[in-house]
Amino acid sequence: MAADSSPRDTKRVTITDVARHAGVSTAAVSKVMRNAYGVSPGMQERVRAAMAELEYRPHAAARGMRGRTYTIGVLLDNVRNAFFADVLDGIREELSDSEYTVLIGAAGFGADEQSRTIRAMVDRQMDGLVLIAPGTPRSEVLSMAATTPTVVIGHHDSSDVHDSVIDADDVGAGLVVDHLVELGHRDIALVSAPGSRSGRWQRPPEIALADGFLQAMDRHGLADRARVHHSAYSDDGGHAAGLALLSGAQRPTAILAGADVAALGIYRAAADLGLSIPGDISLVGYNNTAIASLAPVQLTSVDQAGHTMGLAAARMLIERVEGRRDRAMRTTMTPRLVVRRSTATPSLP
Amino acid sequence: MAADSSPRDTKRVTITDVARHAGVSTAAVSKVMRNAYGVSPGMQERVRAAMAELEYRPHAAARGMRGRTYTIGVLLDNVRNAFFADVLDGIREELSDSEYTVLIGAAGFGADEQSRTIRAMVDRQMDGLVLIAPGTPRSEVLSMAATTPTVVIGHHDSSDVHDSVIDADDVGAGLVVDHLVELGHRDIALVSAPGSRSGRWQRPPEIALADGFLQAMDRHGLADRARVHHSAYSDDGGHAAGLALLSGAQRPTAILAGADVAALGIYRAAADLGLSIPGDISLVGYNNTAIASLAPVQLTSVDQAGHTMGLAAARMLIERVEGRRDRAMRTTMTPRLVVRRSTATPSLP
DNA sequence: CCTCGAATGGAGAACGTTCTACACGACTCC
DNA sequence: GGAGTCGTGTAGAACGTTCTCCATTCGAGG
Repeated sequence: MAADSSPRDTKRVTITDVARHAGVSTAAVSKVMRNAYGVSPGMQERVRAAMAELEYRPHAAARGMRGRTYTIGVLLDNVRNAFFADVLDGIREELSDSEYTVLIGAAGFGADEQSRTIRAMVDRQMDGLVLIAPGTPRSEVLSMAATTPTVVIGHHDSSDVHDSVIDADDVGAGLVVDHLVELGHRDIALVSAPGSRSGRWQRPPEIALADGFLQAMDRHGLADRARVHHSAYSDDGGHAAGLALLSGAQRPTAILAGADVAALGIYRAAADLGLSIPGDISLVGYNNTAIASLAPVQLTSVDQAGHTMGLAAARMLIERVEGRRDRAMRTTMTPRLVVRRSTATPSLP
Repeated sequence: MAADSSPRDTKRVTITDVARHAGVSTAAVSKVMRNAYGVSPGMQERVRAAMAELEYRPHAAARGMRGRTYTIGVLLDNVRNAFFADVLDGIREELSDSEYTVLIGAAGFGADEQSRTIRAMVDRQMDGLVLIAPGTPRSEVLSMAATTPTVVIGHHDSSDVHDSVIDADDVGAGLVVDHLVELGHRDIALVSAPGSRSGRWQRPPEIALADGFLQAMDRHGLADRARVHHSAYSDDGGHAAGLALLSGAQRPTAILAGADVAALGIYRAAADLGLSIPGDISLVGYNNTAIASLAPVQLTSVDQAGHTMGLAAARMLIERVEGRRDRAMRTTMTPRLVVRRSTATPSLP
């Protein structure tokens, strides 16, 4: 009955069609597309006209078999962290008027799932990868990076096989501690991601942050009052951490959360316990995402310049993809403290 | 000097390697992979063993030239809308133990950019597409859907070429109006997206919402007191709308915002004008995103079950991709009102 | 004129899959 | 014992590009 049972059978315009229409060879068309050497202006024009007329679009899968696919893959664990959105915007901006398309793999927090996603990207012959704080074993990232140009964002471990973009998280932690101490706080807690040095990453961002926090506390002679609580960087994770810290015996007067999302969870926990912010507790986030500046929240936070990190990552990646650089490099961003209304002088006991 | 100048030259394991290693033909290996008909158990085993031993991973680009790529593309305008994250989670969950990989294209709000991203996905031979409230012209979506199985989320326009998943936005608006009227409100305003019926979509979600709102007001005999204000679904958009509505002459006592993000902007505007919520103004959001339940906010909102929408969309899409269904269908979700602390009896004048 | 080199265009072999068509043997059925 | 059928495996042609050679033309230099 249905003549067109499968929707797939509408034919695509191929390079052969363009070639025939322009009266040239497919090789010539290919050259024009890649603006390779050895094409006369006349041929350029004819071929371009034919492409336009037929609405030709190159078949990316076929390209993938030989050359580039003009696809950049970005791996992130979840889409809810607004910091990643900033990074993503930076990447997109840098690539917006290039031929590259950005595709995102949101792999979840599991290392296996992330590995699977990275492999999926490599198998799809993506030209380059941006991995945002990957949870996969380091060895796996290194072996993938040996094959596909890769930029790792977040992890402080450097390598000669992939490029890196990192934030000076230790400095960031220092800024926060200085600010809080200046306000008069002594009992300061850090809520950071579990941060097992798993998969043989030596310095994931949460470890760098924790180290910086402890050093700064030490610098102020408060090493023995520093506390670190581990929890996932999510709303629920922050909530649980908040409940644990704020209902415990030695209640801190200020908390630094390693991510704004987690800070909001702590905010919620404080409310649950009838504690006001910043009246009873000072709260600081990390990443300075859009939520931090939101009206009812007004969270003091550390700005990591996610947008700029994205720009840098994309630029570095394309250099590698196009073979303009063959040595690994790293870019380090300097964090900045943005003081809002969630921090204040501690209430007297 | 550097012997391995290009990182690309490490050879991949191909189907041919597997075939040779197992002492069979490539065709046989291919059959085993796709568990096609006509393979003896013995062959199965030998081939699988060889694949495992060589750590074979199929080359997706090559697959794309003939059969499936086992890739599902999801288009969304921006990654910051938490509702999309819910949908995405649903899609991922449904596909988590299938062979399909989900790749996301975050295209921004521009129609052109979205079109480009959709085309990029089709060109990469993705097996199926999920488009979340696309801003591209309807005709373009239809022509792409003729070629690649597609599920459109959000737009109420139905079509016999793509499947749809929608929320009964009119019902949702009704729930809100009923709730507010019951509390004693009469002057209720809706803030919804510009909702030009652009690109020939007849019923994008914002239009459905506005229609439902007006009908519900009419049902309560309040048609002449209903007001609709248009603004972008963003924090700033909501802020502007809030200022306009709340500082104007006929101030409404309650506002329904078409998205939680916009509701937060209105929250901010109210604060700027010294109005308290819910003391002076009742405020309702839409989508019931995580921010709505946030401690300092406690926004009454309409839950759209994004997660379930994602599940449904993925399931429908795979049915189509695998050819188990050849007729378009649509799934409609029922919204649910979640009452929190941003709505109350109106203050007496 | 002849030779050489540069500039331009084309032939055709990859690339790694899928899938149609067919070969072959072993059964079953009259 | 011949004809059909079934089950299992393979050969080999696509698929749409890229890219390495090679052929041709044209001009300049001798």
